[in-house]
Amino acid sequence: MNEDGPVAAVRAIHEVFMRTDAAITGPLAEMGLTTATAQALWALDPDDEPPSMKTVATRLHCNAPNLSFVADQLAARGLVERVPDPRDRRSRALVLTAKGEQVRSQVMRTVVEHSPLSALEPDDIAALLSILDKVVAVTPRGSAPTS
Amino acid sequence: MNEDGPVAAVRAIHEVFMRTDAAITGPLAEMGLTTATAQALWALDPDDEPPSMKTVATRLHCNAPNLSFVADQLAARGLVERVPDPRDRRSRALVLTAKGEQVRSQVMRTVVEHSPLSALEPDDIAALLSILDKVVAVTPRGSAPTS
DNA sequence: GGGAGATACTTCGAGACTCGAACGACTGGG
DNA sequence: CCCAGTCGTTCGAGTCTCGAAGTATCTCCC
Repeated sequence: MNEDGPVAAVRAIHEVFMRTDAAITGPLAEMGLTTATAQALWALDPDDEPPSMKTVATRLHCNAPNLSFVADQLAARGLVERVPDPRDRRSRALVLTAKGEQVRSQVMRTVVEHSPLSALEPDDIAALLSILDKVVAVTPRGSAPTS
Repeated sequence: MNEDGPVAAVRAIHEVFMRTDAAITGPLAEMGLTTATAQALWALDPDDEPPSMKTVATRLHCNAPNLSFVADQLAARGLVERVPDPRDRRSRALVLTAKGEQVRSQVMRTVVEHSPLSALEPDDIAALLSILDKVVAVTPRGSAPTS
């Protein structure tokens, strides 16, 4: 290899992400979603406690106004609802609707299907995952859904 | 693991990318660059033949008008020059200036430094790279610089 | 040679995403 | 009660991205 390892690794991650993004833009548009809305939808795990806006914003590495904007679009499509938190009435939890839950799993299916990662063997997927988990473990952020 | 392998892998790639992006936005801004301009700069390998606009657009998975826009900004900062191709006068090659070459290596250094991947051991970097190379090899796109 | 069609790039206008600043609502501690 | 801090929203601006249209040039085939 004629390249610095870390540099190549950063580049490779970037490339895989860009390819995935390019490949899913079309299919997502057919469901009335964009990359931003799909990301937010993905971040809402129906099996977990509905997270507050702030929690989701942290997960998505974006700020509060941005998440408000994205949540508006999801709500307008009937995919999420803002539920006031009785424990803290400043806070609102983002809850998936039935339709939202269904669209979310459709999104995950579509994204995985179009991702170049799906060309890998299960062994490679497992190895990849084990390495990336180390990375994510080091700098914990608003921990994200796992399913 | 309570999660489908490919789903988790796609998510992990996404998470690493988002963290990297969030971490480098500040440092890049200090150099007068944005994510978009830094990506374009990264895609120009000074050791290779200067690529045409179209070639770079393909590398970046964006379209011609977008690259025109980004190239304008790089040119305005004195980092690249548009050099007419004598073989095809429709085409213009993007050539790094001396300053551009210097800023490019500074960008790569900064990005790697701030990437969560830099927390990995060299062995893990190598393993990661070997897996991701398989992915990229399957669906070749405008092949990118390697250094 | 000459014309038709394709290609490379640019410009223009619109849309989507992101952010900082400012605001109202609420909480918790003095 | 008061005050500082937090959560969410709205507003305005900036950036990125794209499709449509236009110009210049190339290629191919008659």
